[in-house]
Amino acid sequence: MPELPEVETTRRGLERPLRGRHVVRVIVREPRLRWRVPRTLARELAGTRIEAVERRAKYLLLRTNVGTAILHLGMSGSLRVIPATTPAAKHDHVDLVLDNGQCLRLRDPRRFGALLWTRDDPMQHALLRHLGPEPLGRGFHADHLWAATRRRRVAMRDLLLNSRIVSGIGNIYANEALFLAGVRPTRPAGRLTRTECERLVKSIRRILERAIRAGGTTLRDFSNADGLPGYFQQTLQVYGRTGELCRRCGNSIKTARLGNRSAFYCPKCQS
DNA sequence: CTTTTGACCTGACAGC
DNA sequence: TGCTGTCAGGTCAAAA
Repeated sequence: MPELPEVETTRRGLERPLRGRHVVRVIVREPRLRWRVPRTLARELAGTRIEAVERRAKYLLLRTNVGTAILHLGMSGSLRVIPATTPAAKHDHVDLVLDNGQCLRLRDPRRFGALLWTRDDPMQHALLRHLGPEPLGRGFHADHLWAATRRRRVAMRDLLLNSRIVSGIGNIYANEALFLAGVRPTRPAGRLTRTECERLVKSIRRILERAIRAGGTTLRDFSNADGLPGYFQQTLQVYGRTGELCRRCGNSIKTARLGNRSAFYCPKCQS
């Protein structure tokens, strides 16, 4: 589910209820996520004070006075702050109980998410160390994309999903940004022109900013920290619209199978 | 090195 | 009402 805009929406919703709060207790009902929740996490996190809620790519970082909890929502994860007395439903795997009677609850039916703990600089953690620039940050620009695409045969859609080149973009926004830039998802990366790289950088920024403003995209089960859906799905131009009409030219939206995942495009608007 | 494939999971949905 | 097959927002590790 969650790509950068959904994770950022979650982060913004968590900041107020979490910052400055103490974690009094940690309940791990199901430790088997993408990686096993460390046995030490409950003990180390209990008693800490949450100083900041940050995001890097699709990771959420809960910075405490002692260390940092690294969270990933995988495909189906969501986080909510609710009264600690709320009965846990199926797939509610972890609670961080706070000092005000509330708790941060992690739900993740598919268990592709992660909850890890480090006392060191989280940016040096093995999962974060090799991440490419933030697409909304200064490190992401046309020069970077140009250099990263040279001599590469991968389809442009797949290059945008490569978190070492640019982080935080998933299948929805890769497809949407490529539509906006007029580039087919199947186009070999090395065949992009300099101008197209410039257009694509702008398109990626625009799409992500719009999606954040809309509170993210809810296709089936994304909800923000207040349990509410996003509404960017109403704005989608190509993703999931196979057979429907292009909002720009009226042509029929097509699907391409790239690897195991669908790519969507308008054959007239994108080349 | 680059690129592809399989793996990890549950749930929703279509079709029989 | 089953049952089976397909698909889903991620991404790592291993194979080619």
